[in-house]
Amino acid sequence: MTTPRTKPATLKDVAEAAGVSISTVSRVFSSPGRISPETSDRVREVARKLRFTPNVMARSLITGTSPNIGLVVPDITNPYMTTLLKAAQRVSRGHQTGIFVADTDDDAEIERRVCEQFAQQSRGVILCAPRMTASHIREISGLVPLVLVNRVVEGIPSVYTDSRSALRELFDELVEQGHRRIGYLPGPAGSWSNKQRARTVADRARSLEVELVRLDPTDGTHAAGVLAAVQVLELGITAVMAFDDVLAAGLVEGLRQHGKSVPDDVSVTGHDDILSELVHPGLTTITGQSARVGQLAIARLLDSSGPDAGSGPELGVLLDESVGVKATVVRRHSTAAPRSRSD
Amino acid sequence: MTTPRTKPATLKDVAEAAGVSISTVSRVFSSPGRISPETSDRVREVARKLRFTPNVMARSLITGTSPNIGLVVPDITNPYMTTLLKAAQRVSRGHQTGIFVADTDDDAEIERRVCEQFAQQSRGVILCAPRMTASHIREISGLVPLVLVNRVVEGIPSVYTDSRSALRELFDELVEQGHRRIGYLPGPAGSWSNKQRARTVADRARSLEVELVRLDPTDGTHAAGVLAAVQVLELGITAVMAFDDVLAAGLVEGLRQHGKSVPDDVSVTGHDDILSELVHPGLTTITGQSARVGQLAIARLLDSSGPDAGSGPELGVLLDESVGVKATVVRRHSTAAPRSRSD
DNA sequence: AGGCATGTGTCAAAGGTTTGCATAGAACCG
DNA sequence: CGGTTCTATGCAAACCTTTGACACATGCCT
Repeated sequence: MTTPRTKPATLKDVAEAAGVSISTVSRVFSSPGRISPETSDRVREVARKLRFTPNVMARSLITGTSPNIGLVVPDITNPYMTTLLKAAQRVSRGHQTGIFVADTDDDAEIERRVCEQFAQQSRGVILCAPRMTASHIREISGLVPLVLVNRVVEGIPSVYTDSRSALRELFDELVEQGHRRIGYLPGPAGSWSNKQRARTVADRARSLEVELVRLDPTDGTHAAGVLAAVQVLELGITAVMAFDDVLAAGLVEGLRQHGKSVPDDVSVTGHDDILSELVHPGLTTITGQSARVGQLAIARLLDSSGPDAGSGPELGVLLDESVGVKATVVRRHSTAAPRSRSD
Repeated sequence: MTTPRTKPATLKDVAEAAGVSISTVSRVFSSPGRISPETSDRVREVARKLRFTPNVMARSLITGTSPNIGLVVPDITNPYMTTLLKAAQRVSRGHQTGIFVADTDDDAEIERRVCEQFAQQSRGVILCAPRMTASHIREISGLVPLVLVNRVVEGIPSVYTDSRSALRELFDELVEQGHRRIGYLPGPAGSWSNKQRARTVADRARSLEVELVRLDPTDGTHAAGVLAAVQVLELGITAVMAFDDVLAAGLVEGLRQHGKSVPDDVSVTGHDDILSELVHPGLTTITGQSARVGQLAIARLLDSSGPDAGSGPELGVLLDESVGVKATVVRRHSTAAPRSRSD
């Protein structure tokens, strides 16, 4: 009925077949150089023939460390996360490192549970938990090495996309185009990123003495973006910077439903550069750098707990520092000068 | 510098603190009922206080089975896969089951390597490998219980979305609207799903005596969809059914670049219902049922290797059978009657 | 009172690996 | 040639848990 499964070969099997002791075989794989080349070759040959691969569980049990790492995200459905995952995947491949993925449905309790579960079976976890309290995060960091994504908390290493300068640049461009009443469409309330972006834009508006209106908070969904259209129109805003592309796309759709067009009637910008090809007109946005973030995050984890940990910072950063990846603006077709009043 | 990590408590610690033997503590957790309620309570209390959780590695080592399962997909970036993953996640949560995810970049060699890696550390893997040869798949199934997704190979359990009747229905609707020259825009060449869909549509066209033109093969990307537009226009096709939504969205964009509009100039349909909210006009498509597929796949894995395996089929299906979940068509705004010739 | 079923707990082996220590032989030096 | 050092390998403990076999106590039946 079900396919028969044969037991995999163990060190012992290989040792017997090769006429050496178990420890010798073990050393052939784990501390090469201690074994003479001839023995080593013979053992490898036998091992290959027997299709031997070291038992990960047993190894982890004794070394007290697992080859795997965990990735905890609020919503795996978000393209930002999948490209991050994909990038992480690529670097992990060379390291025999498996990646646990947990989607927490944006629930802080689940976040905690999952982290604890992963702590045991991973040598580290990449945690993207925009809502969890900092003290919870610290607590978890006592269980397992952590790298935070898109959030910084004192004393814990993190990687985030730093879009502050890009946001300012984009804001300035809108102003240059003639917009004097610009909206910020917020993302999820508890989100660290949202706070950052909102503050950056607000600061810029203040120093340029341009009016910034902060639209009602949203949950970051496409639907929320659609809904936001009415507020934008009511308030007579001519350009809005959305928390991210999903929201921006929703807003574009919402405006269309009210017979308004982008960018002729109102300009819209996004963030993360994730829906670039899909929405029309092409969204002017800011690169999310999620691939780079994923790559850095896993690299830090891998070599902070790797075989040569302690030999100094390899990424050119202190190990508990937070590193920001600079984002840039990508210009497409969703912004333009505001319609003149007389139109 | 880095956060200090304290060793987690073991059975032994709990046993000593509670004044019982190790085995007693073990049984409190693994075979309840063998231990008297009083002892059990006391032990649990102590365990809680010590923050004890059984060491997964040690447990797996001795039981010869892991709590985790693996998910292997060609491209985690595809929304079909992420919703599948999300659904699987939800059911796994109740089972303390971690999910390994591997993105294989559509590379058969990586698929194989990753499966072998997961085999050791998982109690089963959900394999979505549209390109791998059937014999490779069989081989892997000798290493670890498998559930195939969107592909069926004799003797191996699988779950797939069955859109044959929906495809026929959709095709019929196009014909009713007056289309007489309909195109099929193929997905990745090696893909099992692509073959199924192409054949279903071709069969229907034959029996309805309507002309079906099979467009050039694509790699399934958005860009390929954009490119396909020229062929569609050259051949004077009035409606095209695309392999999936990504391709369909690309095609819509491509047509727009040639000044043609959907559905006025040509009708376009997709598959998977994944980009519904994002493209304009809303895509008429077929539900992918990825969530349901994910849910079923993991459920089969979980209870085929679960504690009560062998107590009979729990899902109402034989354990090595393949189960299809019926897809339905969702009508939006990307199809219409063809322009009459005289326009 | 002796025998027995039942309920509760302990002992020790097993699972596959890593690794500190011991050993044995070889090579080297004086 | 005796002694020292070095290299290659083996032995056995340890990691933490599960589990079959067994021991002990209790209470019941005859």
